[in-house]
Amino acid sequence: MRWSKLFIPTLREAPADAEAASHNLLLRGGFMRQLYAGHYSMLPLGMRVHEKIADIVRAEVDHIGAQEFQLPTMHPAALWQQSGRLEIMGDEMFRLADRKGTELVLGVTEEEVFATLALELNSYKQLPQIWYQIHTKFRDEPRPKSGLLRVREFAMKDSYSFDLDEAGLDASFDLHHGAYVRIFDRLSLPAVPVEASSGAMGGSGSVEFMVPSDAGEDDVVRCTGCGYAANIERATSRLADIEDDAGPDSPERFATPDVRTIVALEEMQGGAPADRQIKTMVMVVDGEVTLALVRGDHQLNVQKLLDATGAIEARPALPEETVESLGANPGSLGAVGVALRIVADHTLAGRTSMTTGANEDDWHYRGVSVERDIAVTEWTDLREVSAGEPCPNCDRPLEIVRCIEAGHIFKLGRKYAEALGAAVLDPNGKTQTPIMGSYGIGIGRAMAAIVETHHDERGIAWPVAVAPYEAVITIASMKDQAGVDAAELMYSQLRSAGIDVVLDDRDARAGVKFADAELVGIPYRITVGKALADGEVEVTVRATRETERVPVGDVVERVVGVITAQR
RNA sequence: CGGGAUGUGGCGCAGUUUGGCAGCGCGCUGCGUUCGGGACGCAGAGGUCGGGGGUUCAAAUCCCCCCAUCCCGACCA
Repeated sequence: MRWSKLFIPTLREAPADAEAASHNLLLRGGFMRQLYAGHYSMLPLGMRVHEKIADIVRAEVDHIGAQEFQLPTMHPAALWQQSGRLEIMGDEMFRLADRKGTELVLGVTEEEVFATLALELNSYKQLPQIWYQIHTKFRDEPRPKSGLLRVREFAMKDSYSFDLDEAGLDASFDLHHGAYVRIFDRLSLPAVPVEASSGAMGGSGSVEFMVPSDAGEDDVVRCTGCGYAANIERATSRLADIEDDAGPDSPERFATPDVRTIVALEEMQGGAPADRQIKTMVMVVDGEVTLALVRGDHQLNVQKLLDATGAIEARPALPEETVESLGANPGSLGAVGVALRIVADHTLAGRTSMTTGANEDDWHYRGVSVERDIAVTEWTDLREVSAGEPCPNCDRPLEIVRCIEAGHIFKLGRKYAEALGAAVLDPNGKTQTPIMGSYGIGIGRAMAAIVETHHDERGIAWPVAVAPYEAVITIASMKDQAGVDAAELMYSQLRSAGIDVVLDDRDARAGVKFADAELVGIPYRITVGKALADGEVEVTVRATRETERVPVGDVVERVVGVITAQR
């Protein structure tokens, strides 16, 4: 293509709203434009990158035997009713009605629709199946942000596996794990597979592929020594045991005037260090007032509470709900003698001589033996790991890294197949519900993640595999007829060799063309200009900005060589 | 949903405090000069000042209501 004919509306100044590097540069480089919050138009340049990413994803899932479909994005609400997810997804789903009044939803994912198609599977001999599509998904995000990183309408590759049993699911899952590693490698994304929560989707064996980046929204706990890595919603650490004295035979009530915080209780005469306190969080879990207990120096992770209880929603109780259920205000709360549902963190198990609120303002208990004095309903992992704590595997310090979630694979189980009535006969002639896995990669998010990890102050530096054009031939001056002729010849030779090449034939100053090529991020630039007097052109590598003079006669072969090696 | 900020030409902004011709830079069009790192001169085009209501002789500016966008938090397969 000739740059003079392309629609590449680059901006010299960044739109004021773009904070994340990928947001800023994709706008400035003329890859996309916002239509409104969370909805972006892909311009020709953006479309090319998007398609290249999708093609890589497609090739790798095809390689593991997946079959491509294209499903509707608009679904009857009744289908989501049937799986029970209409309520679970709640406000996250866009809903509409047709002229007849039939309720419709815009697809958030496609488990239901694929499971419906799976009704036509009837024998174990047809399994396993891996089905996928690359298509638009809709989510009514409360807060779209950071350009393509968090949007309300986006293309995603979602695949689903159907197997007869767990062993089959493990195999399908492992196939995807391998495919994802290859995909992110080809995309030049340094994605780390981490243990994750499977969230509202249900299921187990959840692995997220995380790309370290400040623009991300997830925290990953990673060991500096061994390979341990987990989402903070899931991560654990090994903590030193604490020696308790036995304490009194029963809790001792004592006055704590104006003490409302862990710190205040630590500092108070007769108080207790934070790790000898029980922090009592009053939460409303799916409508039920529930106490979540963690050690005084620990933080509650709400997702862990959700995972432990299997609940859909958990929120801190309102002040009036707290007073109503416990009779005191935050700062004096405790679980001693309380009959509510009580979920406690493992670190409290067996602890004695602890201090906690007495459910009366300005009073606390000391000498609390957790298992003797508190009717814990469930013991589980609730606390959030902090940086520097010892790795659960090797004891070396953990670090917390901000990441973009680029992919997520997990074992779904039989929930959807069962809800929709999918079944096959096994070798014994018995009816079995197939077991599903679910695997997603957001295409636009991957595109943004690549920019986040491949840019500098001048613009984007695309990896060859996803670059909108692999090479640009920059004609320094359109008045230089010899230069124009040489560039035209190279252009047609590179095109014949199958290179995605763009000829910058605009009647603009060289500086403008250089700046645009660097902003847009084309990996190789061939400059035809003053070196032509010596029978040479310059080849500049965008990522390193290294320039080399190459004889005109050699440049095509040279460039074809380096580019094909990197595809 | 809570907190903060912002809405003025395609983009970036000033003007709002103290009401009085709607401006600047970039970009865009034409002509000329220039031509390897976002040139220069001259001449132009382009704006319901987010929307509605109110106050006033007069509103981008003051008052009321609404909307939108961005940031932080909550939330988020």
